[in-house]
Amino acid sequence: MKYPEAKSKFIQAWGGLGSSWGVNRTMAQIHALLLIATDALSTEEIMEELKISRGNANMNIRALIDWGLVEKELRQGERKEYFVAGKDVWALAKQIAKERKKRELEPIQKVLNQLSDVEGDGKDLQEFKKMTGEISKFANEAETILDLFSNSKSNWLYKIIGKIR
Amino acid sequence: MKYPEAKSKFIQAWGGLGSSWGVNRTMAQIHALLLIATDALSTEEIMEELKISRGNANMNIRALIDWGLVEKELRQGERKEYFVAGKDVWALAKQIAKERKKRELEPIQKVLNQLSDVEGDGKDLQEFKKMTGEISKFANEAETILDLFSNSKSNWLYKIIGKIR
DNA sequence: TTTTTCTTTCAGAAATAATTGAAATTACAA
DNA sequence: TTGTAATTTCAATTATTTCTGAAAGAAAAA
Repeated sequence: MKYPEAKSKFIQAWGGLGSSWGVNRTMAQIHALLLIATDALSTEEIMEELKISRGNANMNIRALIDWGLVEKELRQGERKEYFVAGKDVWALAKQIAKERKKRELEPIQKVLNQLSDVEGDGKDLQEFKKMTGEISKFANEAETILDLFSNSKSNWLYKIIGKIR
Repeated sequence: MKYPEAKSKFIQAWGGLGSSWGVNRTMAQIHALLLIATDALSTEEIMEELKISRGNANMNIRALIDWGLVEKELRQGERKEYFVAGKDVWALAKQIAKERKKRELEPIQKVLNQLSDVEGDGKDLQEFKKMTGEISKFANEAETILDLFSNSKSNWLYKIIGKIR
């Protein structure tokens, strides 16, 4: 396989992964492009490579910055902004874990906490309390693990594998 | 808060979580409903509770069965099918991890493997190989962890927490 | 058989989400 | 300041996903 084909496949695959993760396709594709770029890219270059509009490029670059996956790079004497993605895969995974925790785990925990003071009794309510209680417990455990992961060094995985199995 | 309100909140929240996980809202809502149900529910009952059409209910119940999250329950002398969700939260998490691994991690690993035999040289290609190689390595590590998790007992989490920190 | 009851399918409709492109805004340089 | 090169915003459009409802299919009962 030649480079341009490989590049395109990688970008497409990363985009696909994005959509099954609730991240929009273009956002993931821009990220993919920046991951394999040797230098920072401008909005223009991103638009050109992915054949997308300025508005779309801008929105999704901002979203990537919001997620902490991409950074602006300003150049001496240049007005234009350039963008780079962090190249450390481990750090990337941690960052994603951190953001998803904030965006997904925390909201459900909040709801579960509200639900804990439901009043009354009856079979249905018993089951409801039991189930939401268990989910809540699980969510707290998951939170602990995610925090551990987010604050870990990149050899965490090896340590665990070694110790657990 | 009274039970009907709490129930509704729980179903809505679970539905919302679903969509940020790439699972459609209705599918997650049906799952939520079954999680807190004291008995198996029929398609009719699910339609009624969630105010959805027969087609929608049927499709999403099938999808839940496909994911291994819900099972059919047949009753002696009854033609109708009833549905139940597994109530073990830990088992649920493991099942989801297993399915997502199959649906998401494995496809990207496949692509990464194809990409590994890209030919040629040059700076761009060097960077490309380096990056895809690292992602590939990470994906393999993630796979190991997920397998460990999927085959684990429910006290896995505690063990890890105890050992690592 | 035929009828009845339930399940499945699927084309079209509706709802959501993403994208465009042009105008508005910003901010630097002259 | 003013002009210019860039970024940001957003209403309108386009694409995608989900949902509906009716029809077809299946399987037990009459």
